Amino acid sequence: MKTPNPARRSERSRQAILGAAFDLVAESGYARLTIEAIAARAGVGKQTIYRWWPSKGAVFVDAFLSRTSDEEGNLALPDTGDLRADLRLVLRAIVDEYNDPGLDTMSRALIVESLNDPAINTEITARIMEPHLEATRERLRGAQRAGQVAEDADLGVAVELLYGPVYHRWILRTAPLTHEYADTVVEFVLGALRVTQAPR
Amino acid sequence: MKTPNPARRSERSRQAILGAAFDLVAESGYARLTIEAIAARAGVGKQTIYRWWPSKGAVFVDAFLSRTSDEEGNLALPDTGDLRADLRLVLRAIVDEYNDPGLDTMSRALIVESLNDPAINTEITARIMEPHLEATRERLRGAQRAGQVAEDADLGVAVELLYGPVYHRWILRTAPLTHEYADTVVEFVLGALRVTQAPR
Amino acid sequence: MKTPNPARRSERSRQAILGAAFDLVAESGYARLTIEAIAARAGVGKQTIYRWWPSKGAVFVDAFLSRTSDEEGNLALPDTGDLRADLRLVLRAIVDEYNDPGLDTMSRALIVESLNDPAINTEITARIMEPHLEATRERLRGAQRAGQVAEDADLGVAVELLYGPVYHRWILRTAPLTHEYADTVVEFVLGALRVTQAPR
Amino acid sequence: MKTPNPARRSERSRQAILGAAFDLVAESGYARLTIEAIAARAGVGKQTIYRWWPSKGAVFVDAFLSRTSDEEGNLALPDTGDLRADLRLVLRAIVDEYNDPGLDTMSRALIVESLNDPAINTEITARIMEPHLEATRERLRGAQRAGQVAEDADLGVAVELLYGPVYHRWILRTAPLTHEYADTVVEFVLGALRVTQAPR
DNA sequence: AATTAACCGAGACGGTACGTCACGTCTTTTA
DNA sequence: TAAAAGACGTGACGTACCGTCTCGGTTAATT
Repeated sequence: MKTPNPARRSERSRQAILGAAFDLVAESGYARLTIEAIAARAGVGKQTIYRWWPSKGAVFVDAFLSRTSDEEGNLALPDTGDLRADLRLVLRAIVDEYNDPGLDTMSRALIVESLNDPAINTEITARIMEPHLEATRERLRGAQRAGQVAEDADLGVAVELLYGPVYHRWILRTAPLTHEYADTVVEFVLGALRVTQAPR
Repeated sequence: MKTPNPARRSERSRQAILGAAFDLVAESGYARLTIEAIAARAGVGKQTIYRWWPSKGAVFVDAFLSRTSDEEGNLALPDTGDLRADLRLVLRAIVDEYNDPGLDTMSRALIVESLNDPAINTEITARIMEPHLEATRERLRGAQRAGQVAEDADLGVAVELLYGPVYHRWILRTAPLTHEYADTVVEFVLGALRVTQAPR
Repeated sequence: MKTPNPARRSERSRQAILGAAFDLVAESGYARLTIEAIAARAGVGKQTIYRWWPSKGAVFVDAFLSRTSDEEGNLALPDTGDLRADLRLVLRAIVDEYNDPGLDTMSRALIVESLNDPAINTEITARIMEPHLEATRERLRGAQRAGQVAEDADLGVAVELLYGPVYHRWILRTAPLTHEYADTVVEFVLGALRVTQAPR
Repeated sequence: MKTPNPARRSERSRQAILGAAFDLVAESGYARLTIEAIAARAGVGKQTIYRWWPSKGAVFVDAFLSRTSDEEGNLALPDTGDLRADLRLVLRAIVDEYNDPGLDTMSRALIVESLNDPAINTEITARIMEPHLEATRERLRGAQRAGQVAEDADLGVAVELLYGPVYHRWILRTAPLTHEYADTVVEFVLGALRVTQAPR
């Protein structure tokens, strides 16, 4: 097993592969994605894919990231000073994303790969979820500094309190994801953050 | 397309198939589960599987349920009158389940199938998740009647506030799932439930 | 590795595979023959070929035999009493076969496979060459009984003396294979066998 | 299409390639010989092979010749005056060569390439077989001049009568190649040539 | 009790995709 | 500017499973 030399890598092929993978998932869903189809669509040999990616899932994660990373330059949450308004805004936006059929399909595919492959799980968490969570934590930190949030509140858990319910409902489809729902979650979270002490 | 007659179904084969499916997932993971392997292990013709189940995922869901349904007769949460203690108990139990390698593997497999196949999603939600959520909702309703929880609190969302964060952390593996973490979430939820008013 | 059950074998597929293999060699030569092409042309899954034949060469040998075995019912050489005439006839016929482009291609392919694969060599020798050599030996035995051939002549070597030169020239293409050449070889062989009759 | 300049050719690479090709065939047989393996073993770029040889077979023929040409400076047959003895000597030597596993493998590989590729067939015939046949023809010519062989005997065919049977038996493996067999063939040939000397 | 329909095990079949190998071409870097 | 190194598009390999389709051979339930 040789390790290929990245300096000699064909950028043209890389782009074509990522583009083909992304488009194929958009058209037929992730379950029907095959390496052969990616190679055919990209006009590329299968070996070129196997040379640079360890699995189909890894290709797709890369494809997803290269398509979405452009816009996500600024992950920072708005800080209008009104925490309630800012959180509503971001949670409603997330609800909208999950309600977009295209993004919904992609995101579910990402979760599936993440569940099947620890390496991909690590990458997705690090490159997609963590930055997002950190941006939200940062916003809460600001509110904490402004005295709007209890000083001893664990903000790492707080962001999960915010996103977890939406995530849970999205994956399990237990009920529709609406703006109203987002607002309700925000109210609960705001209530939780005003708690100043935890026994024991 | 014939519809087979359930009366003539071989119970022996049904058991063998479910057992084989369960064991194979336990041994090699859900991703490596194949119909052929189930049939071979169960000493059964492939057609017998295709006759009674629409997909590999459906077999596995059945297998999972038939193995776990024994114990789950009593889903009701304890009601000691101490809501904090009761919620901690149940959330710590869930954390323990997710930390059990066997159950972890099975549960992730269930989620994967659920994400890939709407029919299975419906079944899993209805047969596994909903009963559990409802039991928790029932416990909160009791607390609400006892005046420990704000009267206007949306308990459907409240249970998601409780389980969502754990679920989020479990799937994404953003951080370890500990009893301490469970307790922290419970504190937040208790704080949220004491909020008596929601603006707008 | 399971051994398949010949009773369940599809005769239709077998025929289609042999036909496709034969036609493909006739069209493009043996070097360009592939299992994939045979499967595609025969409308058959590749596995069906791998299930019943150990190699591409084995398929081709079978194909060749099933196409030629019809005519070869009577391998016996003519016995007009005139050994010279009979041997000329058979050696000229062989020269004609080697000069037929189709048969030439097929026969060279057979030799190549025979050289590469001992199992195929055994089969070709036993099923194609030996019967032919034996028929010729039988004719010489008759002549020996009739006193036209020296009593102590080793007829097994004699038939090689007859066919070997033609074979040598055919494979190495050292010179053209003509009827005249065949006749010359026959004369030498008759001389070697101490046959005293005058030529022409 | 550039024609490379032979003056700039690397002698070191040429030697390494021929050596690698020869050794690889000796180790694993001709069927498993690949250009990639030759290049790797020789520490040479694949292009260097493609630049100077038209095919894998051509490399091997060159490799074979460069390994064997050293010894074959003198192809001339012995001429002791005793034709029987001289022919026995040369035919027994050939039988010995075919019975040597290494030479057997190489020679079969040569025949395979010769059958597959007319260009190689021409080269092998001209550079290996023809010189040998001509040397034998020359010996027979001497015998003819000495009155030991019929004046009108076609010596071109006569040498095929000598080598053809051995060749036939070697390729088809119809029976073992022994010295006794060689002697028997010689006797037949001497008979065919009307040589009158008594055997032994 | 004999008949008959179904389910059953077994596994061959036409397919699709896998991941690998080697081909012959092409490009970059080194000497 | 040939040579080494090796990435590339291509195509075939042999394997794993898919879901469908016969085959006998048990079972039931019906005659």
